[in-house]
Amino acid sequence: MPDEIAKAYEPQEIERRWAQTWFEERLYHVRANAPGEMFSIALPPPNVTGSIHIGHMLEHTQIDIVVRWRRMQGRKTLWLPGIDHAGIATQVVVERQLASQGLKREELGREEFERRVWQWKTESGGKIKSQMIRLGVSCDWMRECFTLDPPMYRAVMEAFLRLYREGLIYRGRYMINWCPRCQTALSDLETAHEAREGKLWFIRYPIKDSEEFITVATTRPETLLGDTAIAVHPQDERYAKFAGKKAILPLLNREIPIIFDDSVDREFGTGAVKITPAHDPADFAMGQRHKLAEIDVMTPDGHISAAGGPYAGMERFAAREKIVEDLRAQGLLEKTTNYPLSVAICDRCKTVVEPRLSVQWFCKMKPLAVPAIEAVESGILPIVPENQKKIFLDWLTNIRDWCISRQLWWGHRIPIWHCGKCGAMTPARDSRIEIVNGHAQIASVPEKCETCGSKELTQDPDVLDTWFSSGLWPFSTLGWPDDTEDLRVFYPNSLMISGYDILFFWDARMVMLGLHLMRGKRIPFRQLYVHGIVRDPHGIKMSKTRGNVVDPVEIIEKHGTDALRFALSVMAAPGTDIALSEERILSYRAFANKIWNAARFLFFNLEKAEAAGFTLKQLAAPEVREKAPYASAESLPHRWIFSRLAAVTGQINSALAEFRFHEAAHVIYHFFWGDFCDWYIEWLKPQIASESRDEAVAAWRNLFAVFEYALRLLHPFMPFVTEELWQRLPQAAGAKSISLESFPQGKPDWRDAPAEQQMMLLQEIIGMARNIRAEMKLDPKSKVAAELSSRVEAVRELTKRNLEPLMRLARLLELKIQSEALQESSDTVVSSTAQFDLRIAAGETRDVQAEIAKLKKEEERLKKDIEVKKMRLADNAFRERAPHEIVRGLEATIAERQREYQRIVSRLSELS
RNA sequence: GGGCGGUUAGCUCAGUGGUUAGAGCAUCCCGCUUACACCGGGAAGGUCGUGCGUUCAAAUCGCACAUCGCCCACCA
Repeated sequence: MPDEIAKAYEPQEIERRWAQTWFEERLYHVRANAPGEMFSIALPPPNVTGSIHIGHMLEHTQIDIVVRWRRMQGRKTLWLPGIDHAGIATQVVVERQLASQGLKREELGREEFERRVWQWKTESGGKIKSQMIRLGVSCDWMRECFTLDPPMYRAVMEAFLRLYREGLIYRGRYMINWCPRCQTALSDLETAHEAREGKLWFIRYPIKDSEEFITVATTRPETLLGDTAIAVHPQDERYAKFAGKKAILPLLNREIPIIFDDSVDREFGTGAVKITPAHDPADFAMGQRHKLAEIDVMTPDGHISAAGGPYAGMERFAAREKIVEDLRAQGLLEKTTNYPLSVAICDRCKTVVEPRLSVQWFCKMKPLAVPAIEAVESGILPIVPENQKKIFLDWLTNIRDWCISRQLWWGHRIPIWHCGKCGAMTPARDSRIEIVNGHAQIASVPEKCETCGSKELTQDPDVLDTWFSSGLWPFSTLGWPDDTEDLRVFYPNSLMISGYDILFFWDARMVMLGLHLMRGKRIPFRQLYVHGIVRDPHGIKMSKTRGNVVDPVEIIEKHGTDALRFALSVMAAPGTDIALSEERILSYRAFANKIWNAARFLFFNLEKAEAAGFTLKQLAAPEVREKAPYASAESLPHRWIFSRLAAVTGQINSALAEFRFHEAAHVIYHFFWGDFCDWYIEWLKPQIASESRDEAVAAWRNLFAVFEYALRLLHPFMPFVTEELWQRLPQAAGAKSISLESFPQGKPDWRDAPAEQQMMLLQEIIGMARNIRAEMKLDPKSKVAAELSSRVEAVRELTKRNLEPLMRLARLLELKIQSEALQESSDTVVSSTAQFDLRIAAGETRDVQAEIAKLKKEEERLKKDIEVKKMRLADNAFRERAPHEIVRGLEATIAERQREYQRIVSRLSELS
């Protein structure tokens, strides 16, 4: 097996192979009746139209880390994957495709259009799934869901019908956001606001039977066509004289009343406002109060309607220009000023949204929001990070009813029938569905009108907002409304991980709908972790128009999934966005390579060991690793590495429990690269080739044990390279994958504070020697003589016992150990700490001037430092109020600094 | 208008009361020491946005300001 281990880690082939294996062997399928404590999480379903982008990658990485970690901890772990039908997005894609053939959906008819969308879904909708498989996400593909599949369609029908019967879903004529391009209603959330430079037009409305005008200010002059009043504040004496008067609507010459309403802001514009109840939410409310007519002057596609008289048929913005022009021509345009606007635009297509009066379906939110607020406030549903909690609660507290109907054909059709005779509505009898042309459709169509008995029924043409079905995701995917075993076992989900960008769209609605619909009013998940978004290397949001999007698939092909995953995790501090750069990914690709090469070292040298009569099994079989650590004659490095291992394991486990992915990744990175590779392996190099069989065997066994243990710690972060290497180690019969092995818990009895302290001291000595060598520019090839002096016997003993590694790693010719202080001379350099002095023969090469400069700088720094600290110590308040150990610590530090200072002063005097 | 977050090394970011503030990359010097040049060794680099306060002690807590960004919002 060591035969063909490549020199550099090449992830592509290896990743493809393992991704395929994990998928094909259904490694992450879990049965509800399996034993053990469960852990469940649902994948936020990506849009069927999408392909993997970097945001998915971050989310999937974080979920996969948690899921692999929990699974390795022995939990019965379910990660349930699925795809969202993405109403508007998908419909737009197919409509575009049709348009390229010169077709419109209206020409095809609803049934044929739906067939075409399904066809598109079958052909192109699988992309994201295959990409996810390639990324190695460890979800249970046997349970994959699609929001329009029969079981989920039924869940949506059931939820709708229940809420409808309870009166929480209602139909009515209200002001909604209308996208003239998508030609559908949108919820408030689906509109974004964009700051734009707009204008304020001051328009004169002549007063009937008078020479006077009343001037109003507006940002949307075209809505003038639908004006049915002018409003002023009742206490505004400027306009009191117009009481009972009528104004003449310019251009159309319609008489409209002048009304008085408290809601008018006297300070704004002229203090008089034109009222267009059919095209503005505030005006609509005022229209209701004053029983004003509602004149809809716009067509669904954003043109002026017949009600617009001479302007009928004009595009809305062209009409605006024409109207302004005509007003100016008639002398009715008093003035125009610049005015910054916040324009509502369609989240999906960026078209300016029209507020429009229209009959739509709504869901009452207040009653649903109250329990959700309680769940979060009481801590039953913790939200991490904490600051998202306030945002979540604020939104729920100020929630408004949700417009859930969409004038689309792709989605869950509203199960309500309208009577052609009496106009009453009749719901489907129940949520049962049937399969027509291979797809779900409501089955229990009502036979006659509930109200008048007429059989003249037609189903409501609208479909539901995609987010309505997504809101049921945590239970619709588990078989609800049936009382399935899956639902009993895996609901509530243990956790939800999603981005803050869909906190309201999705998370809040899942919480509300889960609490309302599930038996026992149970929350959909026990914990909500909200992650940030991935930005470009300069922290700027990625967008296609900016051209700064990175394609994760490209990165993966270039540097490997593990490298990208690790970069994302090490940067994923809770509550922060990520500025991702290729350099950063490269450095974690280097980390994967480092892991690979550590393995290469073990396997490569094992060949030599095998020649000496060892076998891999003797040294690295699971039952051998199990018994580690193995002590040897000089056991310090072993005691140390296992102590570090225990510490690091504890840190990783607690960091992961709190979603501090960056901390966990950081810890394992430095353990592996620093402790294991730079120190442990280097330290043991002579031992593994030792003449002493016992010493060699112990070293080998510990090396393999630590290595395999580290692979398991690393596996959630870097699943591929760890799987590949783990498979090359001897494993128990039937062991299939590292991902099914146990995650280390950390053995408290491995902790060994003295070993860590001693090792730290030795590292310090080596570091100091290396420092002197480098500073003095000593030839790296030549070894030099050194002396170490310490008044502490334990230090002298320690160095004596570890003479070989000390001399080797510091490249010393010899190391004399003594207790008397060391003097500096013209051809030596001394450096010291509180515990020891180290003198190295620097020979001719030393640069005395540079050394003096450096010492002076150091002297200055110490002098200042000691001064500050002494003052601090002299402060009575400090001595009295600070904890004892802080005071004592400060005293010790001052003493130490003073010794260092003395040393430097005397060295300076020696040198000059 | 309301709310939230950032401002720490050249860049991108961690750190969130305690003694000499960290990482990755970039920079400089030295090294192809037979696991790894995707490497090894060393170094340099920061008055932690500004001001005031709380505290024995502040990058860390509070207030104000500056500045950048995000979210929410029916200011015509």
